[in-house]
Amino acid sequence: MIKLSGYETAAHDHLDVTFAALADPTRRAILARLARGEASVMELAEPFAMTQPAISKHLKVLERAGLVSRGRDAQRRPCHLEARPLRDATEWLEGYRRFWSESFERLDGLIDELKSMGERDMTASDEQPGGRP
Amino acid sequence: MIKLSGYETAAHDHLDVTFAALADPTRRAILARLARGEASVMELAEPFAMTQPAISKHLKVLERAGLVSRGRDAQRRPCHLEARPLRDATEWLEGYRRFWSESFERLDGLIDELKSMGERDMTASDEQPGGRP
DNA sequence: TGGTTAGATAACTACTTGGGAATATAGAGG
DNA sequence: CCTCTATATTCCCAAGTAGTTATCTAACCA
Repeated sequence: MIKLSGYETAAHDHLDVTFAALADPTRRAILARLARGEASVMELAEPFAMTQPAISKHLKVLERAGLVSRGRDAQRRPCHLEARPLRDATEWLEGYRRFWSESFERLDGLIDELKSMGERDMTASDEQPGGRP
Repeated sequence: MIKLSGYETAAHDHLDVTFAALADPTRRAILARLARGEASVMELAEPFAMTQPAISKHLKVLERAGLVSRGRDAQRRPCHLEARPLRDATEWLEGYRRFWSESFERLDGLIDELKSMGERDMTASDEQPGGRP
């Protein structure tokens, strides 16, 4: 039997870098902050007991993962959230939904689930995106 | 201002280890295999150009992340998928759905989205869970 | 008992990562 | 020009990771 070396599908070969970027609490908090709108590096660094270069490094990781893009405003390099990789990651995870949701097969069950999803408490925690912009 | 050291919420403090576990293609492939049912370490190792100890290590990572649990069948230690952390990760990501889904606010849009989700092509790739059990 | 099979553990290497300190660059505004 | 501010880069270190080979343990089987 042929041993697999490249068993990644083209559709998902950036999941590595996406999930790796999401595996750090500082970076998830940065994303949560950016969900409330653009922010400069200084603004992003402010809540953390961490030096600015450390934040810059986290931003580079997020940038490589395509999760943030950056503009230019004089000396500032404002960051903003790019959700596309999050969508891809979510889609990958959705493939496993049936393993925790017994009603997955029933469409009305799905609809109920989605309704409650739409209603669910979005109260901001440091790890969750903030209120609607 | 108080610098945050523990900015993780209790609800999500295992996201670190979950996302880290998902950041490796071998481990995602193992999960996809386990989505089709229990498997022994040997069975899991077979498709990979990798030694058995390497697979054992990946399994330990997945086990620490709570993504697999293991039973005992004579010498075999069958693994099976534990989806709970996947659910938590998905829920965290769903908090960002509005950033890629313009129709997020409209419930009927959500329902449409979910319908197509239920119907969508689940053709097995190495990175996706297999067919319905 | 001994042998075989499944799996875990250990020891090692090469590479990456998250952090800090110090320094460098870039642009704004005297 | 010089200086201040925002950000990036470089160098260093400790720790973690992904893989290897070799060895150990545990359970079955003859």
